[in-house]
Amino acid sequence: MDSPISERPPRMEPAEVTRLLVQHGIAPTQQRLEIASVLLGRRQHLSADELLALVNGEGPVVSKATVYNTLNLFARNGLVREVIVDPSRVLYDSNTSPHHHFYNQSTGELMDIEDRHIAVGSVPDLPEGTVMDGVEVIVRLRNE
Amino acid sequence: MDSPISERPPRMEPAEVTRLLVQHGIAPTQQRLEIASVLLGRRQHLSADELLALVNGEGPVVSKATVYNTLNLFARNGLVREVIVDPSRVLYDSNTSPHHHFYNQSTGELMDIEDRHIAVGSVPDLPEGTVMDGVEVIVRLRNE
DNA sequence: GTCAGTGCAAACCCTTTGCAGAAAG
DNA sequence: CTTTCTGCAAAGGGTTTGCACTGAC
Repeated sequence: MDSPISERPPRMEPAEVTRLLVQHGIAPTQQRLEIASVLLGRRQHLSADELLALVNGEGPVVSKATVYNTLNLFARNGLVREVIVDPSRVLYDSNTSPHHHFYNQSTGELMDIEDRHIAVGSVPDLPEGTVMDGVEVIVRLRNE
Repeated sequence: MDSPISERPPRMEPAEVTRLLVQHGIAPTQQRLEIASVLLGRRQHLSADELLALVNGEGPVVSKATVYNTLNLFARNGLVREVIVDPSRVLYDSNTSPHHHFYNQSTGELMDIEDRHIAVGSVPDLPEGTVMDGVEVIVRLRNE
């Protein structure tokens, strides 16, 4: 790991966060604005616990349960993307546009791969009665 | 789910299991043979708990801790493949040849996609000091 | 006798849940 | 007021760990 999560994190400005929440059908409460403004403050991948620490960096603002509940809500409504590469924790990706990931298994580091850099050709016919929810490519790495 | 995991599962024959274990640098103990013969008995995706139930279907043969330890060992040595698509449980894939997956989020069902059915174009340059460990494509589905 | 492998139960850790209190309109 | 949201602590559940026992050379 290398992100200085103890510093004051960059935040998205309140007006824009509010607009995004409403746009995704989420009532903009105090805690949700805090959580979203930190997570969406830049391109990043954070676990619930890391986000909790960032939001509460300067004193308690949000409880752990609220962070978990809120992240589930955000993911369900498409405001953030869940990335499941490590069974020990779910990461939340502030970038919802189509893209893929490098996952360094030695360090736990997750890096974006832009969609245009990795072509996924034809996907076979889907099983009857199902609809596609997304295609993820994970390139697993380890340190040499 | 739809697999009748309560029935007697198909097994790989002992001689072949032993050969595979040794070939992957794993000492062929009684419990490892049991676990491997069931998991490798056919193309399937099983969680540790499901496998435990299958192996012990006709009386206790292997303990839970041994199943977990053994599956980790098998995965580490490339005898089986870990599939991480659901944060609530790791699945073990008896098919180690290159292929991808449909994951039905409504049912938890995991289906193989043969490698030749899904083309992944060029992967960008890897970060310095890392080597590739595999490329997985996960097509997430849900029921209509 | 030595050392790897196994079993058991407890510990772990992330995540979810139940419920009472707080907040918003 | 009414309803939704939040906080706290406890519960949950898959996985790992500590340690003593077993078993194979």
